[in-house]
Amino acid sequence: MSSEAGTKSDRTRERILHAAAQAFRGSGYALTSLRQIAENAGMQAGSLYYHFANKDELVEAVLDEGVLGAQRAAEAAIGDLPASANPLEKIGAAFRGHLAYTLEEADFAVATLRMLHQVPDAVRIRHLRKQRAYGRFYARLFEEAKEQGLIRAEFDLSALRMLLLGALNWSPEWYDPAGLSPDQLVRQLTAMMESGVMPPSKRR
Amino acid sequence: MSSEAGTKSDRTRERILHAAAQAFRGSGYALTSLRQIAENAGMQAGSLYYHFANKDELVEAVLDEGVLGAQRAAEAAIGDLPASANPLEKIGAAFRGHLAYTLEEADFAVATLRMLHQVPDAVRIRHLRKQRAYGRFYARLFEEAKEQGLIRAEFDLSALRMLLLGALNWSPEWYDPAGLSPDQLVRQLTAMMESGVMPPSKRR
DNA sequence: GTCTATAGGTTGATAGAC
DNA sequence: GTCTATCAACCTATAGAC
Repeated sequence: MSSEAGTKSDRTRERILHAAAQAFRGSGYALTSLRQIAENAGMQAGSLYYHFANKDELVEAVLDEGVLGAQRAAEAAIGDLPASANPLEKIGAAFRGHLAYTLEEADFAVATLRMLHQVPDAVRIRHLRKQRAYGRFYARLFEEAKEQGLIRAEFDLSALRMLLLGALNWSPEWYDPAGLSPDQLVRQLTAMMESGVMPPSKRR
Repeated sequence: MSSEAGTKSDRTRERILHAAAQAFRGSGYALTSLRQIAENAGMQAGSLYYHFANKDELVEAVLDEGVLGAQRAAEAAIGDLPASANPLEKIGAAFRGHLAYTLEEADFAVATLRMLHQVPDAVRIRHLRKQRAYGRFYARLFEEAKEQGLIRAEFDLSALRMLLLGALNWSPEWYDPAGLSPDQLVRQLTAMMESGVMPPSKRR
């Protein structure tokens, strides 16, 4: 990610990041030792310090990639839509990209969700700033949808957005690949969001 | 909870449990030391071992109370409904009780959600059994709703249930008491669930 | 760039006095 | 029932050889 770049040092750094994401995803922040990460990456614990100043810097790199990866996936999915797509369709596409990244590429995104409350305060505060930027990306889409009359006035856009993103963010906790695909899952969510679960005859 | 019972030992045990829930909520499983819990409870670390065999037994008691508390709150909210309430209304009431407990009583419920992936495997496996029992409580309500024609056939009941519970479970991560009340928040979710966000004129 | 060795700190848990 | 004292295990981080 970001750099498939040249130098050996860059490639080793990438290897360490992936090893760390996998380990953090499984055991969380505090329970994952640098020894385990180093073992996953095929080296000794002391060698990590050539690439990262300390554990905090390493975990922050994992957190940031988790959010940036989801955001890139969401924006790419919107880019694949026809230009005529309305804001609700864009939200649906963004959810599709977001969830596919979370459930399939997984390690960075899931580690990020699970570690939010374990990392040191300074790391979390900096990371939340980046996550809020991703939140504003959705906030703009919801505002456009309301302006175009696609969302009824009674809804609180901020609450709606956070509830829906929560449904997506929690899905790694229960998702079973034997059931619906990530795309089918998002379609359940967007169908409910747009028209609700009730048949037309029972709607108020 | 469960025992406001008599003996001094019982009351001390309750005090330790609350101290542990509060500490676990803030710092997670691994980063919360028994010394911190003991300090919260007004005693020394070694004294905890008179009441709990080890850290695992203590954290398991917190986890179980978190789920049982949410379930009790959900069932109580259903009990307050008129007998004529339909299954969708019961689901809404259960959500209301669940979220009020999670956002207001908080420590046990939030600690439980945040520690799921940090606790030792044996503890988590036993706990997930209790959580699945709570899941079946909702599964029955969704099935009744579908049987009564309140949910369209295209919906996957299991996916729908987990998405909606995910929206609730994630809410402690972003909830701001300065905004909507827990009840108003649930009403946003149930309004969307039942009829969707679009105005009637735009629905397909 | 990676290794080995180790310093320095914290933790869960136990033993025994009171 | 609670305290103090302590052990053994583990961790992050550093220093210096290669």
